[in-house]
Amino acid sequence: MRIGELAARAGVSVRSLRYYEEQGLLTSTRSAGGQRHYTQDDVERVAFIQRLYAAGLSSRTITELLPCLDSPSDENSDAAMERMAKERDRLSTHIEDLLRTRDALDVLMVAAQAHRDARQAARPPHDGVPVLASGFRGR
Amino acid sequence: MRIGELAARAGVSVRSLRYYEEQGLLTSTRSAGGQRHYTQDDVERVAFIQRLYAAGLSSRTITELLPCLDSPSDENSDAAMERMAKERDRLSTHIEDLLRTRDALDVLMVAAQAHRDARQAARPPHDGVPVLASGFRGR
DNA sequence: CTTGCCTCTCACATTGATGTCAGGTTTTAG
DNA sequence: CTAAAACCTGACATCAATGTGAGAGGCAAG
Repeated sequence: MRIGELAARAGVSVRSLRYYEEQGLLTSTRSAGGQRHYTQDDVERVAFIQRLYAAGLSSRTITELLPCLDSPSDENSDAAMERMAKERDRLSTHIEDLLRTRDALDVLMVAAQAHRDARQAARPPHDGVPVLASGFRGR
Repeated sequence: MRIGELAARAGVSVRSLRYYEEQGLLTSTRSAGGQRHYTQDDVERVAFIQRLYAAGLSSRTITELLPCLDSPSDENSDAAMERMAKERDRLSTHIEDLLRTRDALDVLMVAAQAHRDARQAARPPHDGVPVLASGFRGR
């Protein structure tokens, strides 16, 4: 398939695909006229790349990881293992952080909802105590 | 305290603090000479801002949220509630996504480890089947 | 008062992924 | 064969948060 179709299937812009290739994340065979051709597997690969991007891995990091996945017998697999472990840890930490943030957001929403209810009970407006200073304990 | 101290306490650059103020996320009183002064609470506030940033909220979004937290009696609290709920959902989705990505990474690591073990068992090198195509089923 | 450190504003640079535009070529449908 | 649609390369634009540097001024200790 050509680049437009891959883009459509993977839900990515054509521009991005060319960028991935430029970064060494994706390869293509070229037609006689120079147009890129891809296989079905590339759809999956692009999806995976997107996933890693979403996980906060940089293009640079992904570049170091993917070659190992293509041919796991490379000598660099040791380094890649290490890097994968490191990224996994980073990801776990990040997830923890997001969970805590979501909790904090929940606290704020409960507080806001409480205020809403209070207001609905015909209290005078602008009686508010700031939510942040009292409700949130950092880190 | 002055800006340098706040920066140090919150673990943020001075530049960022000025940027937060520019974006309306943070306010300061000014000394006669024009220097910014902050209170203890601002340390906490900055930590919270950082947390929201880490959760992927844009400066724009945070700007819309924080005023509601400062004085929860504002009329905009309805809109803010809605936005908070929306961001909470987005955050949840994102967390789900990261968890799945971490799982995928685990799969890859297991595969890589298996290959490592196989190699250690004195197999010839470069026998590798690509991990990605076989092991990963997208989305 | 002077020295040194901190702060001020303004402005331009950077980074990463992507958008967009221009000018030209390939492929495909009619 | 021709026109439309898709593609090519290359370059410049964008966005958000932050870095960085210049030139000037505030503030506290000696």
